Amino acid sequence: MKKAATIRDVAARAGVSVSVVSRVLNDTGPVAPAKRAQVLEAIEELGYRPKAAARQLSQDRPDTVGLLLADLANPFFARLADRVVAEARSRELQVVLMTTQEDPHLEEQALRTLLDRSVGGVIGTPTGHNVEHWDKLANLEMPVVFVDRAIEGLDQVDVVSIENVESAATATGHLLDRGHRRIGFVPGPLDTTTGSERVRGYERALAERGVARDERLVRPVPFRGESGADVMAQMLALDEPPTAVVVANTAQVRVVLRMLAQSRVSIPDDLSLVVFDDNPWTELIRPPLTAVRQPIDMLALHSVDLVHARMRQKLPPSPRRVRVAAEFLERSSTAAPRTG
Amino acid sequence: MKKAATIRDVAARAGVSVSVVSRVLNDTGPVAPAKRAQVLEAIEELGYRPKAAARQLSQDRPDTVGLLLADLANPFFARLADRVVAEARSRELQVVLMTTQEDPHLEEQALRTLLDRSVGGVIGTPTGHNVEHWDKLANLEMPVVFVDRAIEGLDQVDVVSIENVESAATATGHLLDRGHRRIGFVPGPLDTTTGSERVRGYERALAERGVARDERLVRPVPFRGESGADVMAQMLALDEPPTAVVVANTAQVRVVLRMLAQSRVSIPDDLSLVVFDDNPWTELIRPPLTAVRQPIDMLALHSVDLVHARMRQKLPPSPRRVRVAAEFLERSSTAAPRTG
DNA sequence: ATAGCATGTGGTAACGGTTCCAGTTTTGTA
DNA sequence: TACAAAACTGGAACCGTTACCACATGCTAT
Repeated sequence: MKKAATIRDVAARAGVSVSVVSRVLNDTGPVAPAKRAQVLEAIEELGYRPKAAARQLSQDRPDTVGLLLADLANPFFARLADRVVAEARSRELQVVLMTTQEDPHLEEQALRTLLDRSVGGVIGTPTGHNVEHWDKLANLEMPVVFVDRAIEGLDQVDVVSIENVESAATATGHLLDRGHRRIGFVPGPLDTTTGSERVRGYERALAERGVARDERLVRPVPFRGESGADVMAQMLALDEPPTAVVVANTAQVRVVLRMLAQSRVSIPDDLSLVVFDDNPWTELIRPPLTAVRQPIDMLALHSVDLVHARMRQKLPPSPRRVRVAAEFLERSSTAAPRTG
Repeated sequence: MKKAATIRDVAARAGVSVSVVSRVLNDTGPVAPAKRAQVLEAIEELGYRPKAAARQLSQDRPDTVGLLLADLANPFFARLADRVVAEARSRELQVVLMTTQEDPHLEEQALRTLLDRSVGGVIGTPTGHNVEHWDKLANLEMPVVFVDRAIEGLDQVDVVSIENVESAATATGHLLDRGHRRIGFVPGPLDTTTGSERVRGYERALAERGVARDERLVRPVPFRGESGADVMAQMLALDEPPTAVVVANTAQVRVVLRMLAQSRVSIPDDLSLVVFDDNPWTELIRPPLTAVRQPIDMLALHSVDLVHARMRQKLPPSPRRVRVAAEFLERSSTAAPRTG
């Protein structure tokens, strides 16, 4: 790279000291109008841009946040990233992006990198492992915000998520109200909050209607891989198979749909289906899917807000839990169970 | 943030000079085994991590690349980002992510930020505008790689893309071979290479079979917005409407599909359809779509390879153009035209 | 023995900004 | 007209690294 102009070059050209240039740049302290004009002109002529690294070194206020997501190939995280980047821009924050691919080892590696304080805060979707590493980060007083999911046993970190219990209860209730009694539930791993909380919502809905719970109908599966298909197959092979299923594991929705299509299970005739997370393709599928829509823009907004505020120490130290409501969208993949 | 240990703290604790610590860290220059061990121990005990900004300031070799994408809500770019991040990690590069939302103004803003040399190179999908800003970047000798699309009149930058002409010709030829004579073509803007090159491929296929070209059947639309739907409606309203359409504008595929569904156009009975870019949802749609699949992992691999090599000046200055072949996937959205 | 050379080691000047502080000018007011 | 207050300015220390250089050693080859 060509050697670019430095602040000293600008100062020399404008016939002032570097202090003046710096003050013009950051609008800190007074500068005579005439000199300001000269400085501005010099900056323009030289095409000068302050070097981010140098600035970050001297003032201890990084303008960068780390975004550690599970998997960008999943539209949910992709759209989340999109919104986070947009929100960050409006606050003049840079986003450095990393992905875990749901792999604790990759996550650890990423967390290690984050530790070099190249970022002033982190927004992330934890895999569920590496508790001690997240903890180390938080103990360095680096602002950490979990979005969508969280992990237990980690105080000090803020959490932004949807109302998982509520949403799962609504989805389950919707099916119960239509007469379903055997309802399958496929959440993510139970050591993530999205997994355990949604199961709680499912169970609450059942309890409220006095419907008995069947262990075999609740089948947590990892986000990664194809186990959603196996689990569906197992449930459908039961003596008394479910007449409806809630896929509360965003990453497995596609897998489940493909498996059902291949098995020629007709929706909603053979099976009613509610899925977690709506994405633009959901409505193009036949039949259009009844879904819980997560307000991604709100998740992004609050996450960025929180790290940003923490980075400027504008918040009391006690951790925040922001929960936003999700929207239930009834489409055509749910119906009353087939009688007989 | 808590004040973290510096290299001097480590040096003091290990009873050596900072030079030794630095040498241990970067494996530059000799260090006695005993001292190396002490240093390593001190680093461990203090949880020391070298500060990225300081490192970047002294040695002029940033370990960060900028990734400037159009729109992460588009699965194509999302998956591209996913692969780029993965490739970058294996080369120990950080990725800072920005999006243009196809808006030249946002792009300009992003380019301005990039000029502060916080990154050592850029991988991007240009909107088609801001030629002079891209140029300024390249003139700073910052490595720039365009991926997927490029813009004309910009030498000095590397380009990684699929074989656009070939792919469009194949898609068009496939339809011609099935007997279609009036084939609609919906590319992106003609000032991007994806737009103009794919039109060339379309025209070549027509010419090769001696089929006349009809202006009204080639309808470029912006990536952003919903104009894909309008344009489809216009074509279908022609006296002699097309019997097949190639949607060569990845971002508009969804819009077109929704419009066709709403208009109750039956595929492939009323209209055959080939779309550019395959994504995991394409096969879940009824009918499964015939598509041109872009080898996203290859695009990512070569892009990262190129910036990385350029950052280390491992490449002759002349710009490279890497073109990878795309795969044509015949599914069920194409058939012979209805006779009569 | 002694020059020559690899191997280790520590001191210190960059890198390019910001910020504090002490001086100098301008302005305002009695 | 005098003098304090306010506005402005530049020098220099500092942020945390790396890289260059000078200097010790211990060893080998003449």
